[in-house]
Amino acid sequence: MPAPQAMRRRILEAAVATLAAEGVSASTAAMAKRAGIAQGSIFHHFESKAGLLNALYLELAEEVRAAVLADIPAAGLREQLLVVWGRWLDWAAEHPARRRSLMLLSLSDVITAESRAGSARNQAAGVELFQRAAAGGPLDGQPIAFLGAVVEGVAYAAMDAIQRDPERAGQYHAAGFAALWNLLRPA
Amino acid sequence: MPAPQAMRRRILEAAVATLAAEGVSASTAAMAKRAGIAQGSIFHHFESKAGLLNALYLELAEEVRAAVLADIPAAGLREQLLVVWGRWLDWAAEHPARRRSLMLLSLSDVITAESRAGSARNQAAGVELFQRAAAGGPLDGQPIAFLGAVVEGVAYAAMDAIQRDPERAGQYHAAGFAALWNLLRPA
Amino acid sequence: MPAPQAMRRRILEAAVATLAAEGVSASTAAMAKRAGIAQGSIFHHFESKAGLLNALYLELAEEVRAAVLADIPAAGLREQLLVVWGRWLDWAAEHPARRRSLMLLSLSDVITAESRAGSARNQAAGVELFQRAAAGGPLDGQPIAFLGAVVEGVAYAAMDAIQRDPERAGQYHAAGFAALWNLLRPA
Amino acid sequence: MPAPQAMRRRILEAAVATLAAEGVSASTAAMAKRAGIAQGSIFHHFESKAGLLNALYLELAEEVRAAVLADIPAAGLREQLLVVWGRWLDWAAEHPARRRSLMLLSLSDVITAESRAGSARNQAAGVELFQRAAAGGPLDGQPIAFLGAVVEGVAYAAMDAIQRDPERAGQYHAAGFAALWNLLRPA
DNA sequence: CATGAATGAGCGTTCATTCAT
DNA sequence: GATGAATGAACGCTCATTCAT
Repeated sequence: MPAPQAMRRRILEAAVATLAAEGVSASTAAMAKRAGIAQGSIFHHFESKAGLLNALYLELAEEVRAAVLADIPAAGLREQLLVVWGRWLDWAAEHPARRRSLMLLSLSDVITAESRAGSARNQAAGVELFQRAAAGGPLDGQPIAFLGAVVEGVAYAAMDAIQRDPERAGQYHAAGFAALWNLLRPA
Repeated sequence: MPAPQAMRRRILEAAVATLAAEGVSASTAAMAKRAGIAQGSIFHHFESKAGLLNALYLELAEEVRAAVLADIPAAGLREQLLVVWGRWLDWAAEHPARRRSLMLLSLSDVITAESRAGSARNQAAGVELFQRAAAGGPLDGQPIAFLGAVVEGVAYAAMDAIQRDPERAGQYHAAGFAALWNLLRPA
Repeated sequence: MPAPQAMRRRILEAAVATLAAEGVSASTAAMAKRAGIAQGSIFHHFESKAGLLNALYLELAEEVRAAVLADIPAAGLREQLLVVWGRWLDWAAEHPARRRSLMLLSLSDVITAESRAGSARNQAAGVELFQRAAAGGPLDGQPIAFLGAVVEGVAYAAMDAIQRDPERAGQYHAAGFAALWNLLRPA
Repeated sequence: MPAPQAMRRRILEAAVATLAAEGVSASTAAMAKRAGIAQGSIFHHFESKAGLLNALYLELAEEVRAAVLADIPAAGLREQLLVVWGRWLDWAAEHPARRRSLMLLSLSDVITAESRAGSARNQAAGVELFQRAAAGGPLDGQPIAFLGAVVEGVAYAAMDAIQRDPERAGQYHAAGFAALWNLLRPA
């Protein structure tokens, strides 16, 4: 019973690496090879390629949530957001292949509406923090999906900048957060 | 040769529709079918699928630029940005398939570095406007690529919101712009 | 009326060059391009690709015959054969593309039995010379086709050697002829 | 994996038959059909069509060598050559499709220089026999490639004659050998 | 006649999935 | 379970040939 889960993990890790390297069109054979198993064995653990990719999408989304939202210290709202911001950028910087896979998957049409909804539910707690920060600002009262997308847009811009130019990571981290805070707060 | 350009256009339009409907992995056969021509005929007008997609990418990028940046009225910076913002969201709302295609293409690795550079050059005038608006704000002095990505992130969030919920288009338009202006300006 | 023949010639010359460069699978489009005409124009001068290749085969075969067998001086048999041998090797050395095309065509199955028969008839006079030389030797009385093939085999070996190593052309010329003469004569 | 080699063999046999029947441009689909397998299955056993054809070329070349050069009896040079000559003609007569395939392949440009070199190395022992027989004759001291080509040319002429007119096989066999021996020996 | 765009069958190759071992 | 050979539909692309201009 421990083995099946371990095999599943190995396949998912291999899938991350393969996706990051070759895009969503990476073959299941390439994933199997990277996992060190036979081509056909993947299908003992996942119903289909689509099933595997959806499972991976959910795992990665949950991983981000855990990395970013676990044990947020009791503190002022700005300090809490700063913690979240920092963890988010750090996760992206430390796991570029995972970030790339997650992004490729979220843009691919193999990810079902159900998977997307699950992922969104997952991140609700995080968005809610930003929602509180938006009180009185221009996005006060806007739907969560909109607010979340705005925040995500700014965060992805910072992640891309850091990945492109890691030596100025601190500068992008600080400027990005200042911009985001500005964006949320009343003028 | 009554209209070699007309056939090219028909293929590109069919490609937009097919990409929007089926993703980047849409087959050239599907595009040909939608264009009402034989499969092989595509290759009289484009060297390869990659060539077709790059041409489409450049056309769409130029189309956005023309729609958004043409004849910006002499006015205060805020009014100019508001014009740009409005035209951008309008283009997206009016051409959802084109927007989706452009996004899918820009995330795909068939688009060459050269195409991307051409597109970036194209949009330089627009980004420069935002750069001027950022003076004194948290993104003052940041690289153009970072600033552009932040602005794009906010704009895409607004476009998605409007597409999801067109009845509140005005609200997303106004709140998005206020947030963007806040983000750029000094606290 | 002069023009049609000129165009035909141009196409055949282009076909030779294209065949030599790209093999029998060379496209008619490539030949048309090399001839400086439109793809479709080839089919105003030749019924089909197969028709073109058969015509080329016959032209080349006739060209060899003319180059090798025209005006053979009255002389002893050995001297006559030496003239033929020399002209044959010279033609091959001077027209490698034509030789290669002729060989490719003769091995291809687009050349009909009729074309082959025509070419064989053409060369009968030449083979007859060798037949006379074979009198009393081991091939005396053998069918013309067999005798011709043997002679051809020796000649092609010499041509290949000269093409591979042109500096020793004289040596291959002389040794090849001596071997051929030995082969034909009584022990 | 009951017999991975068996499938490989079946494909190679089907390739021989298909090549002999349709020429080098025979499709892999036709080979698969003749082998009774799916089109795609060929590519589990061979990397590509070119890989398959090169493998076939090497197998056939080795097969000829084994059939012709194995266990040559200790005897006078003439008797040894006669054994080789006989085995060579017999192999060709018994395996016309294999001979035709080998010839088509050797003239095709899908066969790599490496394959050709391997095949040449393979046959060195045979050519060396003819080289010894050439001592004192017109081809004494000529490069192996030239000598080999001459011998091959005479042999192929005999094979063709036998194939065309099997009833006189003995006559072509004897006359061909006499001619070859004459060719090699001093006048 | 010349043109070259259009055709559509066919090519070599890939790949998710199945299944006998 | 694990294996990997087998499948066959699909893919991007080529090409001889046709035909409206």
